Amino acid sequence: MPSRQTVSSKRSAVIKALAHPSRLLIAEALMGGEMCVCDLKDLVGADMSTVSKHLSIMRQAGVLVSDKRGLNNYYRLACDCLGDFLRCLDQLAPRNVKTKPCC
Amino acid sequence: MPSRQTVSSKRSAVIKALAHPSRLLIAEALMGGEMCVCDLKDLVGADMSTVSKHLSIMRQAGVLVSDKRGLNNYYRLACDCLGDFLRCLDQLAPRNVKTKPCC
DNA sequence: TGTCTATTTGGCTAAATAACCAATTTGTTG
DNA sequence: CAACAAATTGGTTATTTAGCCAAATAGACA
Repeated sequence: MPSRQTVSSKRSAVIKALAHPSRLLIAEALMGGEMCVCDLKDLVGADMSTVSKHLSIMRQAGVLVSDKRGLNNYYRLACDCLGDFLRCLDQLAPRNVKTKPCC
Repeated sequence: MPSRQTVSSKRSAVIKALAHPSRLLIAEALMGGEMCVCDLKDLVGADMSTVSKHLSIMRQAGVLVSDKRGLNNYYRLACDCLGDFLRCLDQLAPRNVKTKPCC
């Protein structure tokens, strides 16, 4: 069984993979179904190589899976629990005052 | 109402606040109840100033709330949906092979 | 008030991350 | 096989982030 340390760093990698705005945008887009890299490039608006590296990070963390069909590489979410996750996030409003929890 | 852009960057900030191993460790520890900075310093094993900066990031992102009682500053989770969140993460096993979703 | 304790803030350096361009890989199709 | 398309990888530079030390705050209490 995995040690606490292993589990913790695994979790960190997954969160890190979602922490970049472009990567989060990609994850949100993929909630609607799989997309190929060139479509994601248009969505993000960055160089394809940049997008490819983002996708690589997300795939290595286990957030995405991909398969190649024809000329294109299609990516999709590895798990559909992401939706709940994002809804959870939205309950946390950013605040710099002390005290007063959100929920 | 907030724009898509605003919501997206807000989410990013929250995720970023949890993406660092020490900060995730802190969040996990606080699931068991509030703790003061000095206890968290022992937990993380870093300089108190470092821990304080981590806490500041998490508080600004809305993940934590704090209040001072006596000499100590106590921190706790702003929301208890974090538990579900972490359980969700654990479903995502890191893999570098292509295809084969986890769930 | 002066001192002690807990915490935060400022400043600096080292390390990690992101972005682009160029070059390479992999598979397609004429 | 040659030319092409989609995507990845390598290399470089700029930006961001993390960590420590030292200094500053804020409150408790003798």
